[in-house]
Amino acid sequence: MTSLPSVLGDLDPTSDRAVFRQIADQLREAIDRGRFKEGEKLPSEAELVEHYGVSRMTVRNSFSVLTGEGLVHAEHGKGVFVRPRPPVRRLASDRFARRHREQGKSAFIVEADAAGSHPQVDSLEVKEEKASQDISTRLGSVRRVLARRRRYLLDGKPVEFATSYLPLDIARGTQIAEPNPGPGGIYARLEELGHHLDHFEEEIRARMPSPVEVRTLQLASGVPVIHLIRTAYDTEKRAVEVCDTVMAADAYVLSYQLPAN
Amino acid sequence: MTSLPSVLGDLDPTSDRAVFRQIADQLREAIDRGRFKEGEKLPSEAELVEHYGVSRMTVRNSFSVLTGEGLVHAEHGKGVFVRPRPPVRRLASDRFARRHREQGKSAFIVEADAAGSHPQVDSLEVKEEKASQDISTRLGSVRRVLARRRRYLLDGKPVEFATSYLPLDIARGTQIAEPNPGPGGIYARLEELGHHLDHFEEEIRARMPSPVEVRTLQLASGVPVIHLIRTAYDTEKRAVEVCDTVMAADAYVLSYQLPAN
DNA sequence: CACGCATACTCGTATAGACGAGTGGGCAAG
DNA sequence: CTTGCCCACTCGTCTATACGAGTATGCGTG
Repeated sequence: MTSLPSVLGDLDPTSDRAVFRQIADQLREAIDRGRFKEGEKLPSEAELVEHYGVSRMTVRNSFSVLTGEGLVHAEHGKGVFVRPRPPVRRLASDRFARRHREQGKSAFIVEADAAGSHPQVDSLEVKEEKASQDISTRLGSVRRVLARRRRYLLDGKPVEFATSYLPLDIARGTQIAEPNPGPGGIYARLEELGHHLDHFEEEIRARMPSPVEVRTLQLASGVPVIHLIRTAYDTEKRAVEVCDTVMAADAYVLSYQLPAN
Repeated sequence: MTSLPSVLGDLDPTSDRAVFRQIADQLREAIDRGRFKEGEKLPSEAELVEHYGVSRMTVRNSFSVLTGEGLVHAEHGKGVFVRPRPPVRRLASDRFARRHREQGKSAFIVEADAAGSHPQVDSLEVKEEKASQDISTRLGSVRRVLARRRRYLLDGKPVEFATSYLPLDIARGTQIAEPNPGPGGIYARLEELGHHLDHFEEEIRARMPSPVEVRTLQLASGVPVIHLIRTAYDTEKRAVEVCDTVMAADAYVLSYQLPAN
């Protein structure tokens, strides 16, 4: 019944490459060649134990290599599967341009609808709090800030967690301090309040998620996060908002246009 | 002699959280609190086995969790250490602006010198080859391209691996096809050849590295890569170069300026 | 003093076994 | 036929043991 040999080959006992690495290599190659497709189940631990004649821990060790690479994921009671790639969301550099801010819906909703996905925003929290050292520096030495936290989901799967920070003297008592900031989002409100936006600055990092981020974004292991910190400046060169965003890296492509001069 | 208890605490046998996770949690917290500092050695496996009264595999399992998070790394024969963060290289969005292209040295060299690091560029390969599907699409359906591959190192540590692709009708027979493209790099050459640059488009992804990338960039496990694909357009709207760059994510912060309108 | 080796300590790899817990299919009872 | 349970199969966790290989230290020999 086992057609594994046709896909997987044998171990090389003369190789100094560790057995679990050889197994991982063979599985990886089989996946790369499409012998196992996205979402498909790999041979079970028991089958591989039998096929290679090694102990179960050695097979599990191979799986843990592939899991760390983000290639596969295990499901308790079911098996180990080739990790499917989620639909990717493209973030264009003009996504905050004034011309996109006309209609009522947020960019996230509009975009998702267009892509045929079901968008959702939750875990709203809006409150005043002490600014962290970093946020304080970016906003120009403010002590306390208004923090707006929200999580974005596509088809029920969380993809992004964002917090906006605004100086109290700008945001307090305005619609920005309300759970729903109204059409066009807080940038529209800022402009109505006389803070004409001049430009944004975005800082991008990538790293492995903290345990909290793994939980919040329901990340499979082997999936990094993109950490984006955007600062909005008004025409007076004042930083009027800092937005701290953590995204599931496998769900995003960021895109920027740069002038050549 | 062990002062571990003062740092690490005990296990909670009533908890349904797996033992190796509890141990990982305690170590992570100790690191976060600075009880173990950057580059410092954690207790050895044997010490933790003794302290917690568990088997060695359980301790190793904890370490593998932290390793996957990029928090620690093991050195054979020495111990497990808190992973030091390398000096970060900031890439500003105007790094390819014409005004930075005047002097002879490349941006990478200038920048590194300024930061007091020792820069180095190696594994140069310049050759004509068949364009991949993706590159062909980006360059506007070309069949073959000139590929320029190089690796960038800071203080001996590789941080970035980049390949530039150019259409043959532009690059063949010019200095661009030489190992050393001359002062100002290939963008200066392109402009001299009459391809006046208009703008760049950059696409950014983050993911776990492939085994090849792990080797090329000497990546510790738990370090993702930033994958940046830049396309250069001339004033005729023609794509004249595609640069595919893979960076060690822990060594980079990308920074972009976006207009608000 | 300098060199080399023995040794103890480190992590790396691998085996064998045990029990637990989630999943799904088949079978038996109603 | 439907319901519910049992069982087989899956991965998760943990123990105990063994040997290998890289590193550092110190001691003894030359």
